[in-house]
Amino acid sequence: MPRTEEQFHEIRERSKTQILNSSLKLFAEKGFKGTSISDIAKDAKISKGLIYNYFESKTAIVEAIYLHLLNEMQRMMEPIYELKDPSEKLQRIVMDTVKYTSENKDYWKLYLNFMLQPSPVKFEEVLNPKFFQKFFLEFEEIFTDAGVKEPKNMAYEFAAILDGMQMHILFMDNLYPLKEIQNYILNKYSKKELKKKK
Amino acid sequence: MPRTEEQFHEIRERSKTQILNSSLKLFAEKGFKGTSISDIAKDAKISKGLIYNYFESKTAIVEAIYLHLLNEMQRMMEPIYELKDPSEKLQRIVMDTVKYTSENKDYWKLYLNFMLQPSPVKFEEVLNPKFFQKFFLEFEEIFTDAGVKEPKNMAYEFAAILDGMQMHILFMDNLYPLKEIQNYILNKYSKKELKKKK
Amino acid sequence: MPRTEEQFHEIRERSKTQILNSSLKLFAEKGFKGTSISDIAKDAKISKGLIYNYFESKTAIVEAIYLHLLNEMQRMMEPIYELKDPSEKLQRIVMDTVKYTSENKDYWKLYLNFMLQPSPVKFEEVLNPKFFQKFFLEFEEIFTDAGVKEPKNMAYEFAAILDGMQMHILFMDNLYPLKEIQNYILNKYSKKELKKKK
Amino acid sequence: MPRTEEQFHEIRERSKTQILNSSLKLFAEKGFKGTSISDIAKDAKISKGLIYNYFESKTAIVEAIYLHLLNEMQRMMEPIYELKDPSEKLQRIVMDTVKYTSENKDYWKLYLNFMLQPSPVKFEEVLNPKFFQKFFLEFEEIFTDAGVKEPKNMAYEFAAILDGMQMHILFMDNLYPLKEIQNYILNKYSKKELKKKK
DNA sequence: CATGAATGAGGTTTCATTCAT
DNA sequence: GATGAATGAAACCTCATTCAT
Repeated sequence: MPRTEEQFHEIRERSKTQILNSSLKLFAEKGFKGTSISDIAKDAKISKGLIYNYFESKTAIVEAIYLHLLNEMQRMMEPIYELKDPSEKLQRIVMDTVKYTSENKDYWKLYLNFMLQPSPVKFEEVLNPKFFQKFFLEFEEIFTDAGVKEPKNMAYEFAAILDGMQMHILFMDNLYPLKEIQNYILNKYSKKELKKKK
Repeated sequence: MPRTEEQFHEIRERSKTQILNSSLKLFAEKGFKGTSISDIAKDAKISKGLIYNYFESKTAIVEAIYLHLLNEMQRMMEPIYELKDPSEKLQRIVMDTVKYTSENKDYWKLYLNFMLQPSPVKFEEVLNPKFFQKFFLEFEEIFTDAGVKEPKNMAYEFAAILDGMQMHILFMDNLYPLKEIQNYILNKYSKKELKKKK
Repeated sequence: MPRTEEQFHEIRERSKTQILNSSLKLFAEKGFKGTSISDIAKDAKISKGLIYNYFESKTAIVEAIYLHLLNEMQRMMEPIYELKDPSEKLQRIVMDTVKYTSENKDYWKLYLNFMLQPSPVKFEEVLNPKFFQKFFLEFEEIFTDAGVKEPKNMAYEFAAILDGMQMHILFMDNLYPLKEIQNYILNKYSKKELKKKK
Repeated sequence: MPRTEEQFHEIRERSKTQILNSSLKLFAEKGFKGTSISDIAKDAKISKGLIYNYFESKTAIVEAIYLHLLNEMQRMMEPIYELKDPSEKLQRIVMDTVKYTSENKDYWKLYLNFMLQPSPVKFEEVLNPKFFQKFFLEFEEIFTDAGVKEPKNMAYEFAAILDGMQMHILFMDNLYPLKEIQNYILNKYSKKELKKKK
């Protein structure tokens, strides 16, 4: 008697997740090219062949991870758009970034990898200079809303701080004084401090 | 007519430099694993075999580049130590970083690569969390010298801004408003502004 | 309600036939090696696993088809032996060959495949030079019966025409002027024409 | 001191030929899919890797062989166009076909393979029904020139005899009474015999 | 010093076959 | 009887490295 549709679905999901988890970890650690299908299979405790039951190719795996990552970024940003107060928005972005980065280091390492090398082609549509600019423009709007004197410059500074912190969190691991720095930055973008920049 | 010692030496240096230049460019573009010896030979317009006359292995090439990079960083930092005024020091670091990054994008992309992946092993002695911490401590000293209230936090913020800017310069290429942002940051660490933080 | 023996038998036969049909089609189209068990399962709208319920291996499938093919050839030839008149025999062979070929192109393509490559070993006992020779000898006998001057040569010519036509029917598909050529050839082996060769 | 351009060229040609020879033999014997790169390397007494120094892929090898084959066919047909007398033309075609087939069995086996399966795609432009029709039309013209009664039918018969003989030569190897049959067929298309068909 | 042909280990991918359900 | 997930051997292909010249 064959398994039910449902049982098969569950098995498939479990294996797929297992493959994605191992891949994410290894890609983040050793890069896309530095990770072999064998490595993934070993880590996921399955056979090499099975991977191709779930993904068309090694590239397809990294694409799946990448899409997931973009979705997550989207989901992270959404609640922020609903906030009204500029200061709150900025602080929330800082908090989310710190939280997200420290909780998903592998994802972000992979993200950096994606930006550094156009290996699995396809991504350029998103990970390109224009994509960044859009972010900067959104930040600039927030600072404009806040009525500060140099919204554009502050936006770029803000973005630099965010990305710089991310890097430090990724590379320094537990040595990074996360809470302390976060609080310092949060204060920097508090209503009180923003007012001084008007 | 046999060539003189000197001529040999010159040829050697020229070829070696050519190999290093091509390697740097390609590693930065496609990563270490993504670049083949063939690629390098083609770009350097020499034969594959010749590369092994100058370098023991592909790894040896990347190590040479890496050491060169570290030296450059050292050389960049040296004149800074001779400066006395904290503000001048910080401003000089900012200027040098911007200058250096925008003029040597390939180096810095490769540097990021090194940090992201421990491919050609050996580097861990330098590119590790402790290495970063040392930088942060040096920055902290400068801010302490400047007599600001929260030297540690400001040091981390400073480092974040530097690294964040670097990333943006690397990834946004000509779209990045280099001068504008640099000036803004320079002003942020001017004597006048620093005084406000005391 | 348990199925009756008969029902089981029927199911078995139906599935088996389905597998054989799909296999024949695909083997003819893409060759034995070029057809995967997956392909067959998909075409037969059953699961890969089920195929192994009916056949021990991929090779066993092709063997089954092959045996079926030989039987058909046999069955096709039998009524011919009962004919007495040489001309009638030859004409009947021509007609049957044309009919059979155009109605079972897949079988004949596969047959050619078998001859071209000894992939699934076993067949050599039949599809070998000697096997052909036997055919030629039988043809020669017919021509001898007909009393023609060069029975052996005519037998070889006859065989060549048959096999050549087969190839053309297979490869030219509907572009081949089947009826026209058949009539021409039939006339060539009519009593009247054969008499001229005496 | 490196080898001269010329030396390299010679080495390359030798290896390439070696690979093509082995490939042709094996493809003819076991089919394209049935022959592995390992098989070819072993037969050519070189390493697997080297094959890719000369051909981009397994498919590229078969394409090279195929193009060579088409060229040869072309070259074989050319001198025939210069003959004026229809009988001479037909006889020459018969002789060339027999000669060419028996001397290059592997090529023709492969050719049949190509027609049977569209494996390495690309070829359809040539090996298709229309391609055959063109041949038939050319034959028809010759028979029309000869002034026979049914030029089209005779053209198709002629083509069938040619292809049928080819098959028999290929499959019966030395058992085939080559000379005998050839002479019989040659006589069939002699001026004297053709005259009878007017 | 310089060349590129040649090797072979290892990477990606395919697929016949097995097996738990 | 039936399913498709899972395996692993073997296929195609890449590439760092060696070597004869």
